[in-house]
Amino acid sequence: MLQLLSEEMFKFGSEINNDDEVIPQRSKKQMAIAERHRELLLIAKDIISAEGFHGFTMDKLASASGYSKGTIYNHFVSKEDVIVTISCEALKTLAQMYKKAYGFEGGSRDKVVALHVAYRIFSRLEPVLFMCVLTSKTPWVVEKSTAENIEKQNLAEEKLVEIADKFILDAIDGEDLTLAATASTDALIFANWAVAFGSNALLNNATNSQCIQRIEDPYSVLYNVNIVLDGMNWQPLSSRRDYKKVWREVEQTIFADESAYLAQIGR
Amino acid sequence: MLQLLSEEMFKFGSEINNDDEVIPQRSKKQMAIAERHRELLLIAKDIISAEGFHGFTMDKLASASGYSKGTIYNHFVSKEDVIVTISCEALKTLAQMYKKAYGFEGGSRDKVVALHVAYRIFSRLEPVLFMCVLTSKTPWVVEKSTAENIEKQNLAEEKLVEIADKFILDAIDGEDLTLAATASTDALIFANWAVAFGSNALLNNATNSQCIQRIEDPYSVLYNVNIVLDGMNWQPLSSRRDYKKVWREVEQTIFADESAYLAQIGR
DNA sequence: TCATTTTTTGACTTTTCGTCATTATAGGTG
DNA sequence: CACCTATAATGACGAAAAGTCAAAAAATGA
Repeated sequence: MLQLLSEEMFKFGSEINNDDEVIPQRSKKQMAIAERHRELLLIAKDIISAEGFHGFTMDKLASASGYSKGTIYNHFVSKEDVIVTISCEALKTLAQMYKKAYGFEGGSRDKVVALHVAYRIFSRLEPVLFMCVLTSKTPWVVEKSTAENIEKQNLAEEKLVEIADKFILDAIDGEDLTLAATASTDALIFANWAVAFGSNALLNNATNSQCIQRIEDPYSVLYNVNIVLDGMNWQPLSSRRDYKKVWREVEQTIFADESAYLAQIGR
Repeated sequence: MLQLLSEEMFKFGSEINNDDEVIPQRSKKQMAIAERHRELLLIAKDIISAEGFHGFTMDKLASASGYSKGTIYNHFVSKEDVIVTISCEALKTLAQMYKKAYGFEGGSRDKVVALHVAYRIFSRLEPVLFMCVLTSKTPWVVEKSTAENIEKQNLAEEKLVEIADKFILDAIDGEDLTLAATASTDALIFANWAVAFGSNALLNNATNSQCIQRIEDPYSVLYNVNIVLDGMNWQPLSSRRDYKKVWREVEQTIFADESAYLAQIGR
């Protein structure tokens, strides 16, 4: 089910329709290898889903895929490398969702809310992918990955930043937001990123401190987002517009399928 | 050097002077075991510092401490358990720093700035401890820890929340901050926590995306904090008070030694 | 068809985790 | 002081998984 979701809805690991990505000329063989690469990532994700990060071993990946260990190691230099690669693909998936959020009909701040809805839905719908992203920020993984792969991950993040930049520039154009002399768009993106990453990382933990459990509110991320956007003086302020309603609208329009699925599985 | 810092300045792993902690009656033998527990954590930290998370093995911990592996496993149920325990102690250390921040002479918002200075200094001064906290939010570690230890970690976090609560209540008392009908103090703490955790986690990564590298500003966390506190309408707003100056003052007064040390090693 | 390059394989080595039967020690008791 | 018991320490061992590599298989091309 989730498998299907990943493949069909999010195109996890696929590289089609990624308009701004350079697709190098490939031989038939290389195509097959690339295809298998994608396949392996999906299988790895499933193993992690079912058996946790510790249950995921290279032997299992080999036998589940039908290929030998040596072939697996032709694709990934280490087990941790698999995690980073999944994280990269996760970020690409997220980029697609951000683009969708950018298409939401509404003011510049509504669109940013849509962006945060996208991030929240992503982290709930694909907790394993989200955890791969989180884990890839951890020395345990970084230490055992190739420099190139870390660089790839940074590029994927940079893509996200580029998209986020559009939200900001639009807002400045539309005069909903003014850039203070001291702040750059990078700084504003960083603030949004930090609060989104922090909120979701803390919320997504199964075991949580009381403080977080006490909140237990589907809109807790929105509260934080509102605080940050109000702090930036991004118009209209949360006192003058009902962003809960916007949040719901986003969920029910552009992310209707995903929301329905989440409601169904009760997460 | 750092070792000395940890032991003397931060009392990492020590349980003395922790006024609100229940200290059970202990026999001489139990005292010795507790003492060794602390010792082992310090050694573990040093191994991680020197050789990374992968370089850290239970065998090394055993031989470096002079005890046998069996004894090490009397203290910790798994390698990951060591990480969680370090994270717990790290949070206790952080709690001490928060208390120090609470003693900063200034308005309620100045004190919160001091709290964030404390968090930032902690994460720079003890990157390994910070990474243990981050890593402990990761399934890789959670999956292999005992429920009790995770609970301990949550309790340590809860202590931090309690301290943070004082900052908020003081501000409400002093009428620098008003609690909206919809928001709880928990929600406000969560917002601060999320932005602090997110900002520091993203900044502390050795390898970073361009966006973050471009910022490269010692006050980047302060910007985010200002945005959040302005968004809460915590008086006085950043437009009416120079919080960079406050940040510097905090660094140069209550955290003078730590700041000097950080400046010296250039981090 | 045959030679050469590329890819795949899975047995093997190495590393490290975690266990447990055995040994040692401390503390109490007659 | 000798002895006894409970508690703790030991390190050899088994198991599991990471990662390697020489040999086999497959693809490519002349």
